[in-house]
Amino acid sequence: MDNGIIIKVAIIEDDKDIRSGLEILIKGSQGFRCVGTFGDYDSSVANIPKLEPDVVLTDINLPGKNGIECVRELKRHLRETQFIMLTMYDDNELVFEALKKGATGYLLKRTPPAMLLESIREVYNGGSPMSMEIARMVVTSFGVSLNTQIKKANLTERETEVLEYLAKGMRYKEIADALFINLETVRTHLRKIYEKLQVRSATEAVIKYLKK
Amino acid sequence: MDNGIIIKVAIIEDDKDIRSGLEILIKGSQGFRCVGTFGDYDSSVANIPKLEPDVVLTDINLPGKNGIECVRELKRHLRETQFIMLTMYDDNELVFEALKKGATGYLLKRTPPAMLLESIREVYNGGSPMSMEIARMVVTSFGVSLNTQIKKANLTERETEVLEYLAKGMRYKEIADALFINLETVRTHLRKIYEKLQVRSATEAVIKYLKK
DNA sequence: ATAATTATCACACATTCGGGTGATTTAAGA
DNA sequence: TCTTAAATCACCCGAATGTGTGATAATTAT
Repeated sequence: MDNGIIIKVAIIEDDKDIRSGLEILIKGSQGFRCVGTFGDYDSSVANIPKLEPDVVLTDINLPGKNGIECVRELKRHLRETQFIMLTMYDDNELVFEALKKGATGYLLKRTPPAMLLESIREVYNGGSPMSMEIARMVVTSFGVSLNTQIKKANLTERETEVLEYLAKGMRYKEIADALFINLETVRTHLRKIYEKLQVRSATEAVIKYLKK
Repeated sequence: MDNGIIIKVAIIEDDKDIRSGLEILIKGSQGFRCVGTFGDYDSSVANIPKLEPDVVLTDINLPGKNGIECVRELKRHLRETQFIMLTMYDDNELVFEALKKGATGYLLKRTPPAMLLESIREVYNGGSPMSMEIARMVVTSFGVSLNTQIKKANLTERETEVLEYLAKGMRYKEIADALFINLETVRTHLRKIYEKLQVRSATEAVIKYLKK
């Protein structure tokens, strides 16, 4: 298992005890390096981008902003980084929320240390570790949530319309003319669309759209 | 792990070799009993309900009706039974289809025997085992990697390469870094590409590319 | 009735993109 | 050998795009 690769891990967790517990676990384990620990939203978004971790473990309940917002913000700077959400309960809403924002792993806090480490490796290697209960939840509510939440990404009617035009290869100005609205309005819509789709360019958005 | 519980497993798999391989694996493992093996849709739906297996392993590609229909039919008689789909590839469409029809597990055939057994226990205990690749797919929803090589136009090898990266949503700078060449070179290639494809933007080029 | 969402537009700023023109090196063809 | 194609890099410039912040009216939800 030790092939020389060291996975850089950052931790976001407001509970001091749990945080240092995780830190000790990571630091004491072969193949991992803890590049930083943080207790709130602000310090996380301020420092983590510089650290360029491979994997970020983040509590879902942070004081003020929650961990989900944290993921969304960090995702924008760290395109390659994978995120594992840690939560006390298998709360339905939060799970989907987090998955939408770009978290790829989702574990309950009572996950045993060994499995946690395994999960970090897994997410690093392209997997999506989930606690048994979480996985079941995702799978069972598939028929419902795939269509409502993830697949359509919550785009409003107008936003969908704009995206459709974009996917025809039209420029912002052309879309504005086609819809008889101002260029600024188109830009505002696109801003929301990119946010919802977790992308940062027209190209990326169209790619996601075409692979519906 | 051996707590006296024996999990009854049924197998649906058209390939004779794989089928007997699975049968031998189940029969030779503590805590499992193979209650029947079948090679097609008809014999499965005719016999499996009587056997009342706890878990059914089923190939997704069966002659005639596919494994998904099989699951749907059996589900109607076996409300408590869990289904694990086996597939050769992590085909996007089939995965979603199967999960919607009621399969709770989804594994690639190259899953190691030990993990397969573990997955059967997991699904029996309320989990949803998924191969790493499958889980990631479900979570990201459409992060499908189309390895399509649609060399349509008279693009040179290098140009095609650049276009492929562009179709992954990368920026010019990112492409330059990926190919270890200068940003200006990327721009030069893109200029030629747009000219050959008769388009005026990255978005349009990607649209053409993705639509084979 | 009040809060949240949606659609609309504005201003500002930095970055990226699309195009024009031109140069060098290397490999393959005529 | 001379020619052409391919790949590389450079400089310039204006247009388009991405992102932050903020505002207003209309609609919908709670």
